[in-house]
Amino acid sequence: MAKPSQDIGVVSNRIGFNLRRAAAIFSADFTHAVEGTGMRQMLIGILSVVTANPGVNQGVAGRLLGIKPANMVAFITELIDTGLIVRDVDSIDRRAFSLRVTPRGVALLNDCTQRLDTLENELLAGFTDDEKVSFLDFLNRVTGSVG
Amino acid sequence: MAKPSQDIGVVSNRIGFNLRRAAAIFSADFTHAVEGTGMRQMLIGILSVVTANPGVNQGVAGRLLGIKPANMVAFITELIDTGLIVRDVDSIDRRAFSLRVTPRGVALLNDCTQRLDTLENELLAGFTDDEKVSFLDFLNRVTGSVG
DNA sequence: TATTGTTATACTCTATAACTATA
DNA sequence: TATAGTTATAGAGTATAACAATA
Repeated sequence: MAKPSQDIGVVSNRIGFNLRRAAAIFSADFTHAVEGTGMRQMLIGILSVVTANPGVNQGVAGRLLGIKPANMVAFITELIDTGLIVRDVDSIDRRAFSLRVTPRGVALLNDCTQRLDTLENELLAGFTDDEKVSFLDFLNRVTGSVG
Repeated sequence: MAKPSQDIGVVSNRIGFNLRRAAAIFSADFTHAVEGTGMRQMLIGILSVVTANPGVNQGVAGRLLGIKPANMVAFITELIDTGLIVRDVDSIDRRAFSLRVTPRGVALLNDCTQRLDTLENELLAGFTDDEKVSFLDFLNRVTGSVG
């Protein structure tokens, strides 16, 4: 029996399309990896940026992650409601919010980071360390010009 | 004045997270690039795979693109309703559908392909040809094991 | 019994416009 | 008047379970 066609046509050599596919695969595996933690991809991103920048402004945090202000609201509300971050009114600009991670937030981020380490090692098992560095560099050259 | 922190923390060197970011950037630019055509990313993917494999089975087409059967239905319906593909009952397995692209579908795919060429050239302006080949190879090594 | 495709539905993330309260 | 955050809402893609028709 002939090998079934694996050709997906013109999109097969397009970086944009394959980027989406690869991200979708990571995304599905991410969901399973953090099952039971209540975390989602953008929540982890926010925990990460707030941990790295204590007291960071809400809008700045969103900008660093490519999240629009309108979409930050529900994420931040959820992180506060679950006790993972705290939000304070900025002392010199009362329109702005200053975000800080709680000890529980730090612990959860660490837990998820370990799980995601495992996931990346599995999904990138065929990559050498140098290739992983190049891959990350390529991705950052796409995102770096924006964030 | 000090350079504002650009550090997004532990996720900054994770390929999964940066994959999502890069895909999101491509996705937003994609939307603008094909504005007015009625196309969306997965519709283009389906047009592409059906063009490359005339008469392909609906489920196979979905599998090649990572689209679940349940999610194929609306996509296929839309492509038929807009006259871009046709669907025939498979002559030897009457449960299955055989898909074929119409001339209008071919023309639209070509139009979009050109627009997306331009987009990729812009987004990957800083990449050498060799780097683009490597980038695509990396992505295919993530997706290849699945699709 | 297993498979192809379908329906229904919920979830995650993204986008836009109109709004408030401060600056 | 501009900015920080908000509300409301729509769109795109993905996930699961239960189902009908056919194999």
